[in-house]
Amino acid sequence: MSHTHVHESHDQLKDALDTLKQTGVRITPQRHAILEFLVESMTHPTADDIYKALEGKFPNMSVATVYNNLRVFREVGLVKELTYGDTSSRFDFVTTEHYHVICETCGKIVDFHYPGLDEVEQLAAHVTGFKISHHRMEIYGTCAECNHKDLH
Amino acid sequence: MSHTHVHESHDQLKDALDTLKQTGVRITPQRHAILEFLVESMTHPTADDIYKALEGKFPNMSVATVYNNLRVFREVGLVKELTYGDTSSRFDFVTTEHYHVICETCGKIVDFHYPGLDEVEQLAAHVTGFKISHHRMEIYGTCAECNHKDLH
DNA sequence: TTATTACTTTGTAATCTTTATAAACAGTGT
DNA sequence: ACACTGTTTATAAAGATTACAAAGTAATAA
Repeated sequence: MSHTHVHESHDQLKDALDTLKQTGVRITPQRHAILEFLVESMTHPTADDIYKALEGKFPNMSVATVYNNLRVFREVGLVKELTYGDTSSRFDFVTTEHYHVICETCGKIVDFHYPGLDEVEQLAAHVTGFKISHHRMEIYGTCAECNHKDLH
Repeated sequence: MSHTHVHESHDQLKDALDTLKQTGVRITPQRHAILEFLVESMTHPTADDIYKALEGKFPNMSVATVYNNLRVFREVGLVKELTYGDTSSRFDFVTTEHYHVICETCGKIVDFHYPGLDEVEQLAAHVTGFKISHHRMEIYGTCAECNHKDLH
């Protein structure tokens, strides 16, 4: 494992903080902690997940702070909001482009890299007359673990 | 325009009612009206849209009835629930497979036919070990009208 | 036909997520 | 120290959806 790989999440956090500085967004302890949690989290947490995860470190933090700062992060492009069928939004620290594969049984979300579907966007533009900016795609199924359990 | 095309939505409704009969779901006046509205609606209405659209015909219908029956329709596969970023779900009568192109300015949703992305599903299955069942994709941009307005 | 049963609708309350608001707080520059 | 601006907190409010109990309606069996 390379040196850069070991320090990957550290660097990602550092880059994110730099972005905030350059954008003129203050780096408060709460913002630092939320960002850190997002970078290190391999899951795709909801606002409430983040709130609960940080209540040890910030017993007085308000849920509104979590929502406010997730909005700030989204606006400067550090974070993507994922809206699936379930009740609450999930938040994904933006690294490289990727899609998500979602287990319909246990809800697990796995990152999935695939070349951008430029052709789809081009055809959509041609057929609909839209100026296309981006697309989203999720792939649904059942993960290996849940498949095993089904067979028991 | 062909004879079949003229009667398309009529046939779709008939087929949907047949599906309900075969599944043993009672066809109540409310269910009939909700289905009819979904089939004929070119938009992708929210539960509240449906509720409002039918309150002339059913002044006493409860909003719970709309939700209940949309769930029933979803369970028998007649309707798809679309969860975008906005607050409420939209409901789409299931016909042929298609994707949606969404205007980020005015919210308009346009159907978009494209061959299924089987290759993506196959690669996802291979890489993640999931058993894939389906995928969803939305394409975002601005529609021709909104582009014009921007230039005024 | 009547009685029984199961399903459906209605009306309302409750829940849950997210946003709005106002007051307290903190950092920065003069 | 003072004023200014942005941030957090606490709480209320909004909006979508679900839960629940009572009343209504259709299907079935006796």
